[in-house]
Amino acid sequence: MSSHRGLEGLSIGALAEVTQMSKSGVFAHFGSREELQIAVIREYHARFEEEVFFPAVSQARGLPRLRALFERWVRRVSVEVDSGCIYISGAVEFDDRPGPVRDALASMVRAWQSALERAIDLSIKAGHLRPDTDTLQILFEVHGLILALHHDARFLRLPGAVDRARRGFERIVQAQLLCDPDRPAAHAFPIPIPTRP
Amino acid sequence: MSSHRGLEGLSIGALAEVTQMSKSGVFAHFGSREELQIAVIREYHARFEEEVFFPAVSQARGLPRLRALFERWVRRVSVEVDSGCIYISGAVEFDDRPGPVRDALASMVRAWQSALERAIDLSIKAGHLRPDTDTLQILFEVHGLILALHHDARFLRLPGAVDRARRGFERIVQAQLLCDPDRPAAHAFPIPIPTRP
DNA sequence: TGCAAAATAGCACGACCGTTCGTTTCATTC
DNA sequence: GAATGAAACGAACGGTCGTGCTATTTTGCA
Repeated sequence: MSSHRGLEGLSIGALAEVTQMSKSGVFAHFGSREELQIAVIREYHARFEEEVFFPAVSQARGLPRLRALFERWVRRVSVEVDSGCIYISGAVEFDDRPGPVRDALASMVRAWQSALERAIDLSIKAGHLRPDTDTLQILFEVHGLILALHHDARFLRLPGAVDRARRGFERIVQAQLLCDPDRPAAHAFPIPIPTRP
Repeated sequence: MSSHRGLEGLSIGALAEVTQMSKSGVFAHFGSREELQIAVIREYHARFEEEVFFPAVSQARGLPRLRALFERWVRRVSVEVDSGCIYISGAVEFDDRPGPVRDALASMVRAWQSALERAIDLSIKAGHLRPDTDTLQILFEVHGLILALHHDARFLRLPGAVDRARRGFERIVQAQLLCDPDRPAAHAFPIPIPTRP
């Protein structure tokens, strides 16, 4: 709602106008502009967890969960074509501006990346992906797909960017595929962690 | 130089201070802030062409040229770890702000993407990449690698992001490889365009 | 050398910003 | 019913911003 022009574009005056409050009233709620920005980041993080992370972890460990995480992530970013993702816009705005806002943003981005890292690792441990898979490399490339989606859909307004992101993801997964849990086959390696607990 | 805080952070007053001029002096040079921003974008575009595009087109058509384009692009973005790429920061800043600045930015980004598109197409025509290669899909994924590099190196300050981008590129190319001009082999398909004219 | 034109300086204006401070409102509690 | 404390308000401050004006300086050319 208030990330329409990035975190820096968020002004106390504008927020007061939207909420039908006085500027000082809004200010008293947060104590400073920085605190307001951090509060917005926290709120965004909570919603992101609720819409992307939590629903996806109900999926079976391994590839199904990883696919669910990516699919919900894609949907969130493509829905945000008209609202903005502050993980992405914030990263660009604060990449050369140290301080508490940047720290808060970075720690939440890192938390999300760790969650993805775990999901990829579990896909390897579950025998869905090849054991020699470079987890962080996959994470890097998948993240790139999301960033390209954000760029093409939001800035260039290109249609079909969502499908391009999905196809990119499948190509990455396909290259590391050992066995596809969606199309069950004989396992070439033992599976130390049961896929359906 | 002046993209230290994005295009929006570029102020006439600050620019006047840097150039040891009066505010109205620099203002008269451009006529408006928007014109200043557009001028900066044009200057950046010219440098980008000079550092990335022109040196790369001296390479042989096909994969060598494509590799050179990507490698120089990577170097530019990783060098910009301390200066900022306004193609990327501008895209985020202006993705929901229509106007002449956004138009100028978008047209130059599109020009660069078209150049890459041609390079990929030539790699297909030269018989280096498989004929059924989806050019725009490759473009999308390669662009994602650059964006992820920019994010990880600049915002998260992760070491090794450059290598991750390079490895991602090689993985994309490898998957579409028909013959590698760097390691000459028998051609499975005729090559309509000579690689060394 | 002189003169027109371009470049730059100086200054003021209005808008918006975050922030501070004193006051008012109002529900809760004794 | 009075006291208390939090919440919201309204006005003001100092600051920066872009943008007009009008002088003044510098420059290039006849």
